[in-house]
Amino acid sequence: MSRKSEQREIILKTVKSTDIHPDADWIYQQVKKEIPDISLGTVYRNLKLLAGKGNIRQLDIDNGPSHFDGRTDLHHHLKCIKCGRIMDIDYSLKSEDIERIGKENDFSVTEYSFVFYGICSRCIK
Amino acid sequence: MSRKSEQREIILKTVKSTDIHPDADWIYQQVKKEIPDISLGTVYRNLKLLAGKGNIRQLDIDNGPSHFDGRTDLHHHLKCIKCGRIMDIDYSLKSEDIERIGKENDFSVTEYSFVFYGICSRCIK
DNA sequence: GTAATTGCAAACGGTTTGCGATCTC
DNA sequence: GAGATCGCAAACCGTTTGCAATTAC
Repeated sequence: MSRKSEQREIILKTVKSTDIHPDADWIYQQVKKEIPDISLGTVYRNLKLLAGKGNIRQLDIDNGPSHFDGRTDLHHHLKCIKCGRIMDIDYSLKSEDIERIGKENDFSVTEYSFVFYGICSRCIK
Repeated sequence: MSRKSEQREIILKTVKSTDIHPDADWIYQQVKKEIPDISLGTVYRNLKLLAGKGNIRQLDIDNGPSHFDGRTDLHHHLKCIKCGRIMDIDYSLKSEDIERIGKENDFSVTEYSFVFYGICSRCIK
């Protein structure tokens, strides 16, 4: 199965160490400081593997590159339309609401992902 | 500003005519039936222009190509994780909830987009 | 020793863009 | 006739993949 590699460990540590929801290239730049000859392909391969195992989450908000989230518990996101910053939000629906939404639409809901757009506190000033 | 063109009119009509949330290539194939020598570039250019004007909406759910939505009123989406189908859902939050979420996070919410994942009625059988 | 993982570079898919020709106003 | 739009093709960007060498177990 999945062996251990220094590359993967440092990639995981890097994603977990920040809440800025970085993209692959940012992670690549960070990891390069510790492993100068790591390749971007390795970063992509490991991000995919880690997301598949549930160690990190992949966020696809709008177009552009995917972002990665070290938090894997149920939460959602705010995105500032001015600066592009993505922030965590601890909002969730009541399970009875989820159930009702499923029933009303003849759909079995297993997950949900909310994105709120607007202006963040830094940009509003 | 923006002049009228047959290409743009037919692209708009095509997006409005369906609820399957097609991607650019599907729209291209449809429009080609009416304008055989239209180019894919023209389709992309017009989809972007129409989305910018608010005549259609661009959906970026997961990775992969953008999807386009002829509905521009407030609504959200269900995505079947088996067949990939994207469906409309007429769910919305109470404005007091939106306001509370904004206050709690020091963020001025202007829009929000929800995606529910799960199994659709066709796939559950 | 076997198979997972790597760095490298080429390829991929979706989208954008520069161009000269053609339309719309 | 000015400038928006077109078709075409090349370029772009984020991501994936084939390969031979290396590493973990």
